[in-house]
Amino acid sequence: MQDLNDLYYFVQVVEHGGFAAAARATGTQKSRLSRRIAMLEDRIGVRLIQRSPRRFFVTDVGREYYQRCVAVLIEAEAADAFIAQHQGEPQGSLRVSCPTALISFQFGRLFARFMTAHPKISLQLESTNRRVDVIAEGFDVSIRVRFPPLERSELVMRKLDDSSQYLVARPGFLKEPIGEPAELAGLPSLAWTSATHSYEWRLESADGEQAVVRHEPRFLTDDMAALREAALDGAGIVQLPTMMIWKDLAAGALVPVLPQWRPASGIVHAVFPSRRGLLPSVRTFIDFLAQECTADRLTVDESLAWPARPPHITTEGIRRPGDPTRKRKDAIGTI
Amino acid sequence: MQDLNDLYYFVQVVEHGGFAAAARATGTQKSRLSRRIAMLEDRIGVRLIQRSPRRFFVTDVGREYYQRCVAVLIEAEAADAFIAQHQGEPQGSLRVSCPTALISFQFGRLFARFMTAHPKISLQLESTNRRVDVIAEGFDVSIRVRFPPLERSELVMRKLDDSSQYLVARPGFLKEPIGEPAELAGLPSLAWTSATHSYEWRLESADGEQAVVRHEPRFLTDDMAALREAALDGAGIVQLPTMMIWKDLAAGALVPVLPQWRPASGIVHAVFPSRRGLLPSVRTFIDFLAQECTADRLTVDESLAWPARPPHITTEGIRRPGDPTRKRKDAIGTI
DNA sequence: TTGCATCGTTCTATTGATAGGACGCTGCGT
DNA sequence: ACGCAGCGTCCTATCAATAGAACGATGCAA
Repeated sequence: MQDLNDLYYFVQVVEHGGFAAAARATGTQKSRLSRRIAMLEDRIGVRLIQRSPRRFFVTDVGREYYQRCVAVLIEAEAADAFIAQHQGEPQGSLRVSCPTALISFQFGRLFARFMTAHPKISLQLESTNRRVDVIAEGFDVSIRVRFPPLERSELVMRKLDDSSQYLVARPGFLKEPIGEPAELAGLPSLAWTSATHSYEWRLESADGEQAVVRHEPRFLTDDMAALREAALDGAGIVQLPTMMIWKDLAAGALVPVLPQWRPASGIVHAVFPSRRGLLPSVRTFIDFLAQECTADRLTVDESLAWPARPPHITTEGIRRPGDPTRKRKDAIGTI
Repeated sequence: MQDLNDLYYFVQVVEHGGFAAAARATGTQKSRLSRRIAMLEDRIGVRLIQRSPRRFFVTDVGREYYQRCVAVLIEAEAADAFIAQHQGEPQGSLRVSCPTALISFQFGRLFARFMTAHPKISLQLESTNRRVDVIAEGFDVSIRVRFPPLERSELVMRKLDDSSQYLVARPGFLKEPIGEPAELAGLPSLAWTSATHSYEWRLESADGEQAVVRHEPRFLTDDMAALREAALDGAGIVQLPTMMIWKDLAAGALVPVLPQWRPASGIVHAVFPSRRGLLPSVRTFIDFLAQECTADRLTVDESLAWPARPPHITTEGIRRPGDPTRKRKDAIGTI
């Protein structure tokens, strides 16, 4: 059988008016183009292109053959377009896990919008704060928040959002404003239950300085809404995600403690078993979440009149050797 | 870029209902088909065929994709058909050289028939006995007769005919029949002017014996028709091509001298600059000549009631090391 | 129930295509 | 007239695809 790819090469060479230009345009070696066109001409027994160094023109036969080869490529593109369109209208059922708090203040609305936008997809959502076993438990996607450095994983990961954070309390809770992290010591605090039972705030200043403050929370829970309620009632100082409390901040119901220092951000990401043969519904879901998170972040940033995080402080600032973020970027770069 | 050949493989597998059947039908290894379809599915992210040993069915997406791939192949076949049609009706002008004698007794009629069969082709024929420089003088084809071993050439060669020969004289010229080559010595002879000015008959017997007889022609010319006329007039013994004198032999106007011995045959061949990018008109012309020569030879063989040459005596019998016939055969094997 | 023929997939030694550089040629600018 | 940049082609070490065999799975006949 003939090599259909030769038709593609031929079209590229003709359209670019030469082997060198076609090679540059397509990222293909010109020796390959030269050889493949020569082989095509040998096989069909016709000179398609008259050429020598510096001279290049397509024969009459070559011109007509080119038109037919273009028709081949148009049909091939139509086949690709069909696949792309097919993938563009995904359907089926998705099993997703998501931390409870993220559902309530950020992703719940996104899931609802997704289902409105994609009537043919069903969603089975497990609201959980535990680290699910994606493969063994049969999840298509698991949404997680982790603070860098992220641990290695066999799963593929797609970053959805930065989880910028605020250290806040009710107005008036502090008898006097404080200006240094060290002044936080001994103040009442509230926190998310930690498996390690050790609690600290990791803070960064606007000019890149970092500080770590240990504290002993007077209120521990794995219910983030309860933490927010307690803070609103003046029970203490707590670190909470921007997305959860941006309206409270805008309304003045909560105020930042140590405004010149910010807690390190987490990374909200989706993990799934494999990129290969990813169902269109899963792909669409993840793309949708990434897109909506970006849009929501812009809304919040405009409302708070400053970036969700100081621009010069990024997750890269705390990257360590063996940091899986580089691998992750490689892994999802082609999605 | 994607591999367009995968579309072909996919269509073949679908149309044959399996990899093994498609492999048999197309002469392609099933491992290749298996791998290429798997790669295609990976690349487009869609399962096209659900299969396991003994179970095979095309998915809905696969069925629709198949339709589009068929469209691609239809266009590719249309491109091929265009080329074939283009080649099927050759046109243009041919410049050909041919020895004068060959024109008169063999090829003149063939050229006329060719032009009748191909109204769109013009022929520019140079009747010449000199060895033309095909490339420098701009010939498309040069027709030649040479006796083995043929010398090497940069030109591509296509054998057209064996030029079997007869050693003949007018009936009654010989007072007594002769039976051995040695008896030819001293008899009057006629010959084609040789550049080397040395004349010999190289003869072969029915049982493969070979003999060389030197002679001093009393008539030398480069006009083969004149040689024939002189022989018909009883001027002497001459070696002439079968095609030239087969009617004289059939009519008894000329008789073979030494019927048990035959001169070695020459090879009528066409030479042309290159096989690559051979114009359809040139290809058609050469094919036509080869075909007509074969047909004419059969006619002559039947008329003379014996083969133009004894079947066991061939040019291979006098092949020498470095003989270009082997290379020539390799060179033209794919035309 | 079992054995067997044939399926699709995988593996690896072999084969063929390719990348990248070298080369000769050509047209253009000086 | 000459030098040079860039062309298309060719060469070869390297890389990737393939042929062919082996393997496990499956359906059917005995």
